Amino acid sequence: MISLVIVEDINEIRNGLSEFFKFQEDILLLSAHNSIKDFFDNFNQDIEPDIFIMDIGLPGISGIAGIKMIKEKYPNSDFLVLSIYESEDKVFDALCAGATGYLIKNTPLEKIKDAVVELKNGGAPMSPKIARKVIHHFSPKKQSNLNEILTPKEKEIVNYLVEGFSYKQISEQLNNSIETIRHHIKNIYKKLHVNSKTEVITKSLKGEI
Amino acid sequence: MISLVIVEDINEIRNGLSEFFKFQEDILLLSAHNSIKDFFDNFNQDIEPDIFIMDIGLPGISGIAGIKMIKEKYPNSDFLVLSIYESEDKVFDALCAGATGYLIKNTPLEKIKDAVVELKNGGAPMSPKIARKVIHHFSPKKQSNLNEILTPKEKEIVNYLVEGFSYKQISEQLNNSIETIRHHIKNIYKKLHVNSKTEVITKSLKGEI
DNA sequence: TCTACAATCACATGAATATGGGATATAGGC
DNA sequence: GCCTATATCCCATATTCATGTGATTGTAGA
Repeated sequence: MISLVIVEDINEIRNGLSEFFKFQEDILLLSAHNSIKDFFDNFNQDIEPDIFIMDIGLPGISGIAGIKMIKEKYPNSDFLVLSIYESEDKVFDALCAGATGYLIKNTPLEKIKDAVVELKNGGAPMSPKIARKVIHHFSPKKQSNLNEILTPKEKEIVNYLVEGFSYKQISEQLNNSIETIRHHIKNIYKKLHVNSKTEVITKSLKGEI
Repeated sequence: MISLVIVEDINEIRNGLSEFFKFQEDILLLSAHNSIKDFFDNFNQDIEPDIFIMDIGLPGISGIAGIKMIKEKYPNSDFLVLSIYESEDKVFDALCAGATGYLIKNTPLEKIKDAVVELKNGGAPMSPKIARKVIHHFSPKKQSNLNEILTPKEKEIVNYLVEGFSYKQISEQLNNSIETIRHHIKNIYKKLHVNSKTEVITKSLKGEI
């Protein structure tokens, strides 16, 4: 029996979900709310809900902030986002807030039910387009031509910079003069169009090199 | 009609997949191979396959390296990994190599077929456990206690450092003396047990702050 | 032979960073 | 009142970084 809370501001959708889920025999619908505030004001039950179906675009406190707030009170609850938003920004905001599922709002009720069950069973249900955006986060970057213009030596030095080595330390590692290191670093800055170690490091850690 | 290539070293599985897919009427099975080398030696068709079903643990060239190599020749092909490996390392290696789907090897044939279709339609099919590991990559980190020991001012200064601001520039932004900025940075280093700007920046970009 | 690139090294200079010492003010707790 | 924490500011010094200038050697290709 999966205990479920719904937070959705559009009446038709919230009522449609409520009517549907209160007749599912493996689901216990605890309550439905039109805002995060309404949830905190009116949810008085002494159990930690298994799953929240959560909209993002809520009045007052957003669904993103709401996930964070609710998760502080109920750290074991899972959040299935049901949203019109398909943009990578929103998707990642929700995931970074702690959501473990994300469906687009036109998903049929039966499939939402399937997602709730999958979520409870340890999966991470996502609409196909959403899954694709999530995967895209890991795909090889196109701008790795930056990496192609650096010589092997220059790449090695970038790696040492990222690890926090000073010029002197790098020179000791590579058995070169510190002047050589400076020379290489100058070339790296020129090729990458940057002017500081920090810029090289952030580019590297962001996967742009 | 989805054009499909299978690369799988275990005979029973490869033959099972082949027998199954050659009778699917919306799938055109182009060929099946037991290694990446076999694919490159024996795939002579003049079309770019839509989808590869790819094992990771192949003899000789691994499936991961194979994805990269094949993707250079066929940049538009999609890769559905079918693997016994469930570890985050392997999953992310595959995704970073360019895979856009990942199923565990005990997935029933019908569901593999569904995944192929979903992949062709722009989704990113994943076994539930795999999706969960992928999502987990985005979840809030537990070690943010480092972030809790910094004062709001110190966090603000960390953000400026990450953005590449010099002490002088930060002092101008905050309307403080540069001495104030140095003082705060000294405290930040002490709290984070580091000795350089680089260490602060890498900790921040790695999500440890 | 010439050019381009990569790698090595040097010198000089100014700016930026890191660290040690110090001071004052405010707020809260004991 | 004392202590701690936070924030502001100062001084001094040494180290590191960034940039400009210059040089040499080796390799590859036209």
